[in-house]
Amino acid sequence: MKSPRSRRERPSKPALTRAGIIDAALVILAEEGLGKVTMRRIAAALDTGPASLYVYVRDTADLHAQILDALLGRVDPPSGQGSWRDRIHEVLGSYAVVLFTYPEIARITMTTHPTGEHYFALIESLLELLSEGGVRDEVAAWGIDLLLASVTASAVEHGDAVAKGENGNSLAPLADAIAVAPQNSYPRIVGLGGEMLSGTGPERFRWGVDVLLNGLLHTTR
Amino acid sequence: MKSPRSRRERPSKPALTRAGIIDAALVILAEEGLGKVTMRRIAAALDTGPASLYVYVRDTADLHAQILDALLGRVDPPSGQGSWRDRIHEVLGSYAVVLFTYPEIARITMTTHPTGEHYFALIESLLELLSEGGVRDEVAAWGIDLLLASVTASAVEHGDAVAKGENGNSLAPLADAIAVAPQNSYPRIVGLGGEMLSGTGPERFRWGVDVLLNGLLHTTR
DNA sequence: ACCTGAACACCGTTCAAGT
DNA sequence: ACCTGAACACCGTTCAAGT
Repeated sequence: MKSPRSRRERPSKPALTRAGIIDAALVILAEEGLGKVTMRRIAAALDTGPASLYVYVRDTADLHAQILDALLGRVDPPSGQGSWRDRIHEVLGSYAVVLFTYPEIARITMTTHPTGEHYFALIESLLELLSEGGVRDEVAAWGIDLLLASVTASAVEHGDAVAKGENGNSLAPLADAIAVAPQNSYPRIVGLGGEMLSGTGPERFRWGVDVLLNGLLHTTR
Repeated sequence: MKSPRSRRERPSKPALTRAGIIDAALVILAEEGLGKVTMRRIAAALDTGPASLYVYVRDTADLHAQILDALLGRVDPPSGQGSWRDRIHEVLGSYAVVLFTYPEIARITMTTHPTGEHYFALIESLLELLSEGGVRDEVAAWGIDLLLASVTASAVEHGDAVAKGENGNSLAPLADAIAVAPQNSYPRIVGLGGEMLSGTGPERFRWGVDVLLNGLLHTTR
């Protein structure tokens, strides 16, 4: 039953490398959430002390940036099928899947501007597709930011619920508040309450992308 | 030189109330940033121990929500002058000032859906103005989210620089990365690099609102 | 009901010392 | 250069005891 491969029983200590650290971090992230992804926790998983990590990671912000970069590698490139708009939905959808799965990472994305290779590839694809769709260059240059921020915001807001299979209950506190809102002070909120809370996260996300694309097609600089 | 008003030398211990706690938190926030707004730090400012705060505050998330609510009280109502579009810019601009001043709070806004009175007033105004502008009700109901998320994202991304009077240098890391980006892999990014980094935070924010408004006028549900 | 001191179970980061 | 133990300076939160 024992592996005959090596004289060493088994390497209980995986080699301490940048990649190993990020791998360990990703496991903890997936299993216990970002709150548990601490230097001490990662070090413990790697059977060492927290000080050892500082050879490969400058500080917590750097750790987060590296985790983000690793996750961005899971975004699919566009397939080349369908209209430019379909392909934008495809690319942003793939980006959204990553962020919806790790909403806590989406939050980091807002602060830590990712600058890795995969992020560049994503932007390049989008610029290409917008140009194909007839969006002027200067408009696309600023529009990208809007598009990506919208995906991120959507993931931060609705991601938790989707990740937990909660069909969008993250809006529950808002729903409660709307139900309680005094009718005479906020007639429109009360009247549109149902509409405001309707739709699933992904549904609204997709619609939001269309609004943005239509806006870009109808706005100059 | 000494105040003759009261027998008590001076009330070195301000009364321990919910309002007092939030006030103390806001002072620390303004002077030292959100990172220093901790239970222990607030308690120290109020001359007591951290445990005492838990009568008024459930936990850190609740503390943040209460700080957010207090800041939302500083958003101006619309003046009633100008076109519906001008007034939307006015209301969102006022909201943006608060968030740009406290970008760390803007980050909280993404997670903690505010449900206070001032937030409702803001939404009610926006629904009214959109309706006046001819945006259909169901479109407005979902559009509000897009509009507010856009302001928040803008504040999170560009707020730090504006707050510190740094004329938009928060994009510096991206600029460096673009300069280093290999030309043959990312021709569009290199070509549009200057455009992508142009404009100040508020400029781009205002433009983004216009894109969104135009998109809402050209999208159905 | 409100307030407190003390404790529990954690953090990030640094640094001198080892290999 | 890499790795480590130990320490420093913090955290949030709970709880029994006081008023």
